[in-house]
Amino acid sequence: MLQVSRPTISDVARAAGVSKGAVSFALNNRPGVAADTRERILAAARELGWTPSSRARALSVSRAFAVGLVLARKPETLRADPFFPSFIAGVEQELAAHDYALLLQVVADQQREHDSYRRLAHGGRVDGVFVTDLLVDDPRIALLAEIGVPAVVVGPALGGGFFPAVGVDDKPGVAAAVQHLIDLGHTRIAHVAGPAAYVHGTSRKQAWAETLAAAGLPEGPCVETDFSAESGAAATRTLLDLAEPPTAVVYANDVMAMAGLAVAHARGVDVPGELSVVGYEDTELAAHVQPPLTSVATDVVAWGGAAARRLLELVDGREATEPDLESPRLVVRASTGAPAR
Amino acid sequence: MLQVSRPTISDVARAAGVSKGAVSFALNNRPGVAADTRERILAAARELGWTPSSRARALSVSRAFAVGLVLARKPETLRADPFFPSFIAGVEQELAAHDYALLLQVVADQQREHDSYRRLAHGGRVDGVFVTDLLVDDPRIALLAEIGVPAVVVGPALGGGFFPAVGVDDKPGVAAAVQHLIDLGHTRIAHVAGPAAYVHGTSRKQAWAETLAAAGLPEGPCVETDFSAESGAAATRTLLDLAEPPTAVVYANDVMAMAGLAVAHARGVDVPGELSVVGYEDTELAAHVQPPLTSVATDVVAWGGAAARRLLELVDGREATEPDLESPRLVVRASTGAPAR
DNA sequence: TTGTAAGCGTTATCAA
DNA sequence: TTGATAACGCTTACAA
Repeated sequence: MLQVSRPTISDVARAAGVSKGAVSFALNNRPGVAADTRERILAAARELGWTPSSRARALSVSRAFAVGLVLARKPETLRADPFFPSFIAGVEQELAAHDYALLLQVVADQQREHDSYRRLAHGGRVDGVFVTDLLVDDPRIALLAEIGVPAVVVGPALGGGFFPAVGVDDKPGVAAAVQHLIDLGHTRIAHVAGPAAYVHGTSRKQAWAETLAAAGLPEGPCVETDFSAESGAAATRTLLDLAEPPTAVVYANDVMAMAGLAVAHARGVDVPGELSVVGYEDTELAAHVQPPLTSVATDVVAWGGAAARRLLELVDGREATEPDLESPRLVVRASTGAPAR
Repeated sequence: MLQVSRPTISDVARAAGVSKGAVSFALNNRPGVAADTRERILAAARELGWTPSSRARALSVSRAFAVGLVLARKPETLRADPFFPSFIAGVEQELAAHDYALLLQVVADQQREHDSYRRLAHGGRVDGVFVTDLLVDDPRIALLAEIGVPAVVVGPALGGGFFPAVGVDDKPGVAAAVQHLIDLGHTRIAHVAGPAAYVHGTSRKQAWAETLAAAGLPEGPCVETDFSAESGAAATRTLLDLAEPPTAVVYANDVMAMAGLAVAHARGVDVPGELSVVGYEDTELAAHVQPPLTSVATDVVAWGGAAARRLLELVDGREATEPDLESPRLVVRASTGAPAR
């Protein structure tokens, strides 16, 4: 593993018979260096196998060329969530194009999350951060504003935020799901909701309630969960145990919907004959369970790309370009059907 | 967002009436600075809200204080894989304790992956890297050796590697699964394997074959897949269509096993009555499908921690401490039972 | 125990 | 169009 000391810009300058400044200019192809000199410099660089040191560059221009993503999740709940891998893939695509890197931190609780943001931004390791899993009245906003680090909230713009928000609004997707069930003839439509502390947890619930109200239907039963399969199964049992159980359930994610499917199956409740089931996320498995799961699909990769683009714009002080993210769309499969009469 | 310029070490030094060197020594609490002076310095730092610039530190000590993880996966296959979120959570725990950061890159293909490694290491953005999804005769090993960057292979030590390998061997888990089926009385045990190009794909297959051989049973049918639910479903159809279909199938991951469960269900094949099904990974959903899935569980978080520890040791030139990772264990649930006679 | 000064490898300023 | 030279903010010999 013989650490050969890498060539520096001075070595290249010497080899090309020019000054360091000239090398820097040639590399970042900026005007002020003759074409043939530039060529000679680049050749020397290639020859020596020189790559500029990002550390030196970072210090010199006071930039980290990296942005941060802090996930405050327990490993168990993180691994069941297909959102982040896709989101990160989208983020990376955009960052790579600008030679930016993604610094990822996974922390156990909110206290550590705050410490993480503080260390990252304050120590100058990142030029900006993403804020995901936005809470209702999220304390991180004030924290980041105080630190003075550019940030982008990953979620729908709900108006009046201190930081720009980039993301897909859940509401149309949930609304489409509920409307689909209404169109099929359902009148008792339940919701298995995510944690009310999260903005997306509550917004999905709201969309469900509003769509029912708009159709003049009574608000069906709603059970709050923690997004886990376990809690989805429990919620399903609770609903099926009601004196008047729902004929359809809209779940806040696919994992819970699949667990619900299994509960129904175990109890001999036919899906969709006796119970229609809708998920959210359209995970890969959704199309491959029995019956295939109707779900709401979002282009999370594009979302990640848009969020990263906005963050880089913010860091660079550039104007915001309008992200064009398509609305979530309902993917209808066999888990939904007309209610039995 | 008023970027207030942060205080520097000189500001602190001035405020405390000492030299920059003294501040540095006090901060990294090293001997050679009187207790009361140290106290005064730290107080001044606190007062000014000073945090050392990691950029300057990185340049000064020629270290990035970060390690890299490059994932060459398509977003679709990445999001279905619960391994990485858990692994990263484990890695992070260890890194955070040493004030190291994780640089994550997600790239689309192998070419870009190589470029990524090169840029990361050569530009000095990271002090070491993880190599995951090891291929049979993986070209990255030579690449990283040439670059001269410390690396840790994430996977079982298969002997004679250039870089240390840290990870859990799949074999005992698969062997336990096959043995479990043999004990139940199965004699036609199939395998739905992962891609043969991957080391873990082939090693799971080998374990299956060897366990059958050891029991004096014929090698059942084996179908190679790409780890996706889609391919798992297709493989299951292929197996069930055989003139003499297997009575049990060991899948290389849970997602495929669950898709297999659905195929069986759709065809009216009773599980476990007519077909026993075993997954690998023990995802959260495994316990909540119908019937609950027998699967092989690994402590991936601990694995991530061990890999990170080894990488930091390598970076620091410290001796390797022996990681104690527990072997994968078979979690028996209702998807496996005695074969019909 | 403390202060001084020389790096680390870039970019940026300013004469030439 | 070029080439010195000074930052950038820290660590670390080396002197005092």
